[in-house]
Amino acid sequence: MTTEAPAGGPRRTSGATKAAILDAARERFAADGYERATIRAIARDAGIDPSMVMRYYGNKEGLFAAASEIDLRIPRPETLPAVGMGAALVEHFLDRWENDDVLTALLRVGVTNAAGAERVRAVFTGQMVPVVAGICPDPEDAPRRAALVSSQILGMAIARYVLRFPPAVTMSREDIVDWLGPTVQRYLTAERP
Amino acid sequence: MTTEAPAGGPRRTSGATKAAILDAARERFAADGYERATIRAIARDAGIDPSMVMRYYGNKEGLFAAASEIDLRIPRPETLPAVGMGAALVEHFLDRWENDDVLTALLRVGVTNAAGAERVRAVFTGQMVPVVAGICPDPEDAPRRAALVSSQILGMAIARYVLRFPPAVTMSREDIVDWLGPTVQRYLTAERP
DNA sequence: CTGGCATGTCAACAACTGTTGGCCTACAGT
DNA sequence: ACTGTAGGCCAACAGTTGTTGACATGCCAG
Repeated sequence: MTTEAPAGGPRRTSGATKAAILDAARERFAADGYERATIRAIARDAGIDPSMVMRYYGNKEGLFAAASEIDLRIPRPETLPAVGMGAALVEHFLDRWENDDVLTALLRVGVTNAAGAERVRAVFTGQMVPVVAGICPDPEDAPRRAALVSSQILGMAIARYVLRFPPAVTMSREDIVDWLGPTVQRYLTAERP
Repeated sequence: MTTEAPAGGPRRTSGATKAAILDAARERFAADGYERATIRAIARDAGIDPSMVMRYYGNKEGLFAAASEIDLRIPRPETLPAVGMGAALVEHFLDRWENDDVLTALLRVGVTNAAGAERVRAVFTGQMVPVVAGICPDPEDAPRRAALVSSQILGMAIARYVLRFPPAVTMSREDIVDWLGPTVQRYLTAERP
């Protein structure tokens, strides 16, 4: 997709090319993982020469860092239905996962690559923990609760979108929400068992 | 580890070498994932020439197939405490994950490699589903329940052993069992929500 | 003693990778 | 018209990878 060039730029504005590279990179990283997503393939998808990738992002690691910037967009606790927060969160993440390649890309790379794992941890600490801290009754326990919630959500994402267990793929959104919702709700708010 | 050679073999029995290769391969696949685990490194670990790997396993895919043969050793339902099956299962998998590199290897490769994913699905279908079918009240729903159970167990394994979320690593075995046990129990036996 | 087979090494191939530097070319400002 | 510069391409490098075939060597059977 070459975006429209507002009259008067050079052949293409550098920003447009950088964006095209990022798009292609996200798709490739999501589909192939870090090692098999080659710079050459990404450049081909973006319709430019591999050396341009280096010009704009320095090296492959830099490209991945840029391509894996991610915002989970977890809704603020106040906007969630008090009683069905678990279900609402599950629903949110199903949406997120189905509409954004970056989540799968980050997960794939996080599992294979040490730097990728560090990045996933940063997202977890920076975005998941704070939200859980705003929900759970004992904020000092938020990290543990966040880890539990994440384990269930990550697990379902892997089963459904990465490993593609047939029953997990076939299951309807509603079924998943109905089954996982209570689990997440319990991890968020239940007394320590 | 060169195993003892019963008097009268050639320099080394082929079985011993094959086993040494498998050990090294499991370790490397677990540590590095499929792409970065090179045949050369595996051969070096096993103390032999890379070409021997090809001789015995044909190619890298064949080596991985052999190295990722896995038995989850899920206990038969009859031997489980009727009331705490969920907790017992969680405990079993924690043990399994901590004592066998192959699980991590299979998971890592399953997430990056299409053939690896197929293999994980086979293990799931062949070993998880039957056990769940022997436990849950409605056997025709076993695949779905098995997927749910797997999602939670896989998710915790990834958070704790692969991504190493600090809270998931710090958590004690007992805490994990206490939190996940009821979840798994519900996935196994609860009425459909 | 001699042959044959199993176990193993060595060196090389062809493909592919990330990365680099030099060159081209169209546009904007003068 | 001229030139500087930003956007882009080309060709090549150096390293690594999976994989292959030719060759060495120890052991047992005859």
